[in-house]
Amino acid sequence: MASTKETIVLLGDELIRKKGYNAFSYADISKQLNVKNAAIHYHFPTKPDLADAVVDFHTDSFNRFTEKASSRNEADQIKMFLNFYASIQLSGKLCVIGSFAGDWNSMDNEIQEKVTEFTEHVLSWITETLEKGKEKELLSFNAPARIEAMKILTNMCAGTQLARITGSNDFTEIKNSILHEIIN
Amino acid sequence: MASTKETIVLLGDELIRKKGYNAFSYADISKQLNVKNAAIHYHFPTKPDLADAVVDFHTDSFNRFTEKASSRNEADQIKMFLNFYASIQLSGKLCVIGSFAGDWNSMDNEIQEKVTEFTEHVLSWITETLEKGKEKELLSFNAPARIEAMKILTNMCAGTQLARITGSNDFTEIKNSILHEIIN
DNA sequence: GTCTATATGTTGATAGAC
DNA sequence: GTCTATCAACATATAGAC
Repeated sequence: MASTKETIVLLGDELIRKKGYNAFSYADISKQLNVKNAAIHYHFPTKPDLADAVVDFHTDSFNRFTEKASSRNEADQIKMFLNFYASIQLSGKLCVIGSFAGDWNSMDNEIQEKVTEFTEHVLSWITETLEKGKEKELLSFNAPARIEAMKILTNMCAGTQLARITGSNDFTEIKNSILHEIIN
Repeated sequence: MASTKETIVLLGDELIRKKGYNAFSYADISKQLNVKNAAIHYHFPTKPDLADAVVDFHTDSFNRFTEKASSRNEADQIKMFLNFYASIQLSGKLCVIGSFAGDWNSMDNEIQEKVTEFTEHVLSWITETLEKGKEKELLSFNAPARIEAMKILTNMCAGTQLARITGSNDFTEIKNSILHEIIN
């Protein structure tokens, strides 16, 4: 059973990634909880406080994901990562990274640093997974692993954005093409 | 000499791609022109009207770009396209497509359709340029041209976003890696 | 500890002055 | 034709009630 505070983080996350940080207000959350908007300020005094908690939530989620994926081989792990983005796309959200990047100049330094740390964390995981997969000859790619990781991440990140514009099918094609090119 | 109306479009475009559609206000523009915010409403009655004009501006710009690039071979044209994104990145902006995608659910149907049209237009140009370049054996890639085009576009689009978070150098590495992989 | 009533500023937009 | 004075709605946030 999620606490009110946890529910607010989940709703805030959904709003940030569906509407954008600047487009949502505390009223959007308070209406869903049948309280006044000021009640949200009790749990998260300022909007940046909530954004902060949302980034923490994603850090925890990603750690749970990598933990869960760690029992599989590297090709499967990359596949799981891309499928995770497919579920983001289907739910009409963007990934945190792309969402915060768009509103980057509205974010204070503390959140920027937290998002940077999260992004480097994700990039490191992809990079290491690609490297191990290449060693085991499960994966193939020409660029240095970190650059390949950035290309995959930007494909996924902007893939969910492009899908809003040109349709869900385009995301699927990008995803399948990546898998086809790197999995032996 | 740009008219006031043209200047407003340029300032609006810069604000949309630097701060985001929902983060900027008419006051941001009016301050720079030393008028009251309501003066902007004379030229563009509503914010969507301005967004509309910004998309038109980009359609015209892109058409000028392809016209100018058409005298070069296909490898050079792709290089010019990626360099165009490099200049966006250096100026601290995002591309229109990624910027509007983030605020997609705040846009009305008319603008969404215009952005969709613009995006398909850009994708078509990349696709055709890739196809011609492959025929002439100037370019190499395995995926169908439109999918390769989407991968390049998403690399560039989210590359400018990633660069805000992890630094300008990462964009350059993505760009160089793409060119290295597709240019013979 | 959790919420509501309330304040203060900013937003997009209208009506009307020059 | 171009702009300013002004407004109603909404934003974030504080002080204080229960």
